[in-house]
Amino acid sequence: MRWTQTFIPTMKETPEGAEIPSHVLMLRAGLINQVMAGAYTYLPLGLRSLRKAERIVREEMDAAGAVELAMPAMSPQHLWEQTGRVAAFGDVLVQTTLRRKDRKVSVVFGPTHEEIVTTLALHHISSYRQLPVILYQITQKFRNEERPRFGVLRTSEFLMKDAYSFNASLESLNASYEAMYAAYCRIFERCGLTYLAVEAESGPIGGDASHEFMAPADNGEDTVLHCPACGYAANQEKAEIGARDFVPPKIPLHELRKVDTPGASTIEQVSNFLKCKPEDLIKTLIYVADGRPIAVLLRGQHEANEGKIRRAVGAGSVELAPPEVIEKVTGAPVGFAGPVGMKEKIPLWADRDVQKIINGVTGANAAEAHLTGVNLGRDFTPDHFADLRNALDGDPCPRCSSTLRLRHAIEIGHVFKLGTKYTDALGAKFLDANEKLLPIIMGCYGIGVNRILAALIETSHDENGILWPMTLAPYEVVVIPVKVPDEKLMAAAVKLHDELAAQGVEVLLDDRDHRAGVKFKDADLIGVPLRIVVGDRGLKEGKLEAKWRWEKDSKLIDLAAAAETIADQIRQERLDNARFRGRGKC
RNA sequence: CGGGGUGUGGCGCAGUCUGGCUAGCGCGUCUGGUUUGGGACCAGAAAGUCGCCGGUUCAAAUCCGGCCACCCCGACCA
Repeated sequence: MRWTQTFIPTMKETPEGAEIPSHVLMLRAGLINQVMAGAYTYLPLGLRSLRKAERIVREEMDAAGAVELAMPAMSPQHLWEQTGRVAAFGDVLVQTTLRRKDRKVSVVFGPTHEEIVTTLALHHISSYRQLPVILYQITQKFRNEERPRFGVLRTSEFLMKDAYSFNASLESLNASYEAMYAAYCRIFERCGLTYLAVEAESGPIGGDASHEFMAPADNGEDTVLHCPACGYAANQEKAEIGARDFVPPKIPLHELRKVDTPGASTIEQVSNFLKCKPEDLIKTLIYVADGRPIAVLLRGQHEANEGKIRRAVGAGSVELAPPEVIEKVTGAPVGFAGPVGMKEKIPLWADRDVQKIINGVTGANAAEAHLTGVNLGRDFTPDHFADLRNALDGDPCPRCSSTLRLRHAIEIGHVFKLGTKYTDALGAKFLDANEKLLPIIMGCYGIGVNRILAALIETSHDENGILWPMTLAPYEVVVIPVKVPDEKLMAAAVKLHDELAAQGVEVLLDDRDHRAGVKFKDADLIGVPLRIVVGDRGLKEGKLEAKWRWEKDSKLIDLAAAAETIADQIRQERLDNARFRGRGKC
């Protein structure tokens, strides 16, 4: 392809509003163009990379035994009502009404396709002999994100690979899950991404029923905890905290005192007012668990983890209590709850770290007042201790004796054992070998294809532009004739281009009549892995100059065998991204 | 949905507080010339309803009111 024939609108300056590297570079390199908040046109270069990611996903899905189909973006709203997901998605669901003569049809633009694929199973799967089967598609999904942001990372329309397994037994589900998990590892590997498979909230099945594939990146919206020593990794919702050994220091216990704290109700206000540290405060949160109030005690600097609370309490639902419940239970306005002298006797659940607080500070269950010198055992005794808070950087690993590291990450994939949620709701059953009618067991497996590109750029760029791995690069080689008006030089460049193309190499010929510097800058910006410079200096000696985007120095190659040499190197790099992976280490 | 910010040729910005000549600058684009290995130089040119609507005024990019769009932080995220 000649540069002058295609459409690559690069920009020297960063458009207003783009902040994170992937967004800035995708715009500057002419990969995408914004249409509105959360909607982008993929320009020729961006589309080429997107298609490459898509192709890798497709190849690995096929290799893992999944079969491709294509479901429509539009589906009838009643399907989504049957599964309760019109309410569950709320405003995120894109809905519209179609007029068809005198009728009106309510339709949903699919944010995902469980309802549709399960209905398909309902129609066509009735016997265990048809199972297992894994169906997948790679299609546009629609979600009305309340706040689209970070360029292509969070948009209202995006390309997603969604796969669904239909299984007759849990063992079969586990096998499908393992197959998808392994395929995901190969996909992200081939895309040149560094990733973690982290444990995530597992829903109805429990156990190891859900993993998120995360690309660690400073600008990621998700938070994961990772133990470099043993490899334990989980998202912050799920991450357990290991044993916290604690020897109580031998310091004298203060007397319990009630002090006025006018206007101070938050942790920050109270610790400022009383000149103590947040970790000395016993944060007391009133939750309603399955309709009953409970108190959750945490150290001041910690955040409650509602999932952990729900599991510890064994409740179906847990939410922060409304003000009137808090006032009724504590006898005080919101902000002054404490475990000592609460008006009503409700279960006290304490996070394990509360045991470390000596001479603590807590709400007095009275307006504008706190207690100081509060001590566990003497002044209050929790009914239960449990792990109730979000894990933090430096917390003990739950699997080994090391400590957890907190990292931000971009979620690029998710595998999930769904169970029978949708087959129950829609009545998709099969007859097993014993002639018993059972709901089909499902798994679902998603990959955000656009996010593969964003995550790659986010973690693979330098001050000049993108560093693509060969497997995702929009073009594999860029040939730059240094002087376009020089006919001999140009002829050599065209010949190389044609020979490379004939060998199946994706080659871009920068035939623009610009100064060399301009073309070098653009080549770096769009990140083509291999750059071949055709210049008069080298040409005199029958040489071309080859430079890998991520390496510092260029090498001379013989003009005579150039196409062969380059094609061989490209083919090798396509296989394993080995040079790319070694970037920066030479 | 709460808080903050921005809107001026294709892109990045100045001008707005303190109303007043023909609305500037850099990049890009076009023409001619000189150049040609890391975003060249000279000369010239095209390109703007100053986000939209209304108001105040002799006069509005500038002041007032309303609306819209975009961005950032937070909340939310099957």
